[in-house]
Amino acid sequence: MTEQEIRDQFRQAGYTLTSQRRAVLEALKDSKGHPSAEDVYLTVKRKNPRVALGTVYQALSVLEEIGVIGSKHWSESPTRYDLNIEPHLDIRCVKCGEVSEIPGVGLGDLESRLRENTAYEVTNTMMLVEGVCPACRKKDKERAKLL
Amino acid sequence: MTEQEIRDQFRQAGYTLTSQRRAVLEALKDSKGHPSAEDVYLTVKRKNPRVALGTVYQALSVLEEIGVIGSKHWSESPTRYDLNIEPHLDIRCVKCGEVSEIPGVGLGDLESRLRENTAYEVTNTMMLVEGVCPACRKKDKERAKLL
DNA sequence: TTCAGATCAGGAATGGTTATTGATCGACTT
DNA sequence: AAGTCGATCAATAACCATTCCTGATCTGAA
Repeated sequence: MTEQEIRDQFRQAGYTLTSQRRAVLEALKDSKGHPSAEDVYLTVKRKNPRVALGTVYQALSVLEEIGVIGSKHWSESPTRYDLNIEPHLDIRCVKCGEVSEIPGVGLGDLESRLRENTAYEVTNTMMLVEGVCPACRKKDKERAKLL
Repeated sequence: MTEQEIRDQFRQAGYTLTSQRRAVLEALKDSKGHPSAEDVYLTVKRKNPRVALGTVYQALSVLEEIGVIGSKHWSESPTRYDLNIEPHLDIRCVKCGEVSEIPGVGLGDLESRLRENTAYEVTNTMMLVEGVCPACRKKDKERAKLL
């Protein structure tokens, strides 16, 4: 999404693109992962130590509301934010909490099929996957050897 | 799942099927929906007022651990529990919070495809869908008329 | 029955998130 | 440039689902 598109999104929704909101967006771009609000807060704070955690939460919720960012919430861990707003698969390691995308696998026609099979007006779909990341699998194997 | 199967699940995992855990299971059966821990607590309490909310949480987590029940966690609402442990689609109304299943739509080969495309060892997959339920859509329409 | 370990009730504590409040900012007018 | 009004902000308190902790109680094996 270009700078101009983002600016338009803000204007359309009646919000302004303030320096704090821009800083939160920049932090998301820099981390390139799936940071939590806390992670974003720490990144933003490096450049502007006066920012409060609450401000980051507020900025994130505005950014999500106007459709510039997306979020996913696995239980037992804070909500993760993401610049990728397309439906896609994210997997979270149940050992270390790391979140990463699973490339090359789409939801196919799943969304259209479910729209056909429910009387609800579907507004959002999320696929949450949990597993053990390669690094943690390796650790587990090494620990198993010692026993 | 039969009484005997459930009993076996407990024994295999080294847990005992106590009266409280049985009561929690019964409450889940009775509600037939997707109750929260609080809902289960209130149901259980009707028959046994001495049960504490913490006990219900503990029982639910044991039941989930041994694979007798499943759970799903939408952000902005408490975790919902479910006797249906097969992978399936649940939709939550963003207005009233009601959760219901979407029958007739399966995940297809999605799970096998994602296993092929990640180095993680996949342990759990969840599909979370949000929307507006028919009742709330109707309410919205009626309110729109008045304006 | 007795004992050891599992489980329980009750309540305090935790942690992510939201609400509140007074201060500050920023665009627009004069 | 100064004034004005609403939006936004920082800081902190509050919230709420969930977990943790403690001493009491129950359960099942011997």
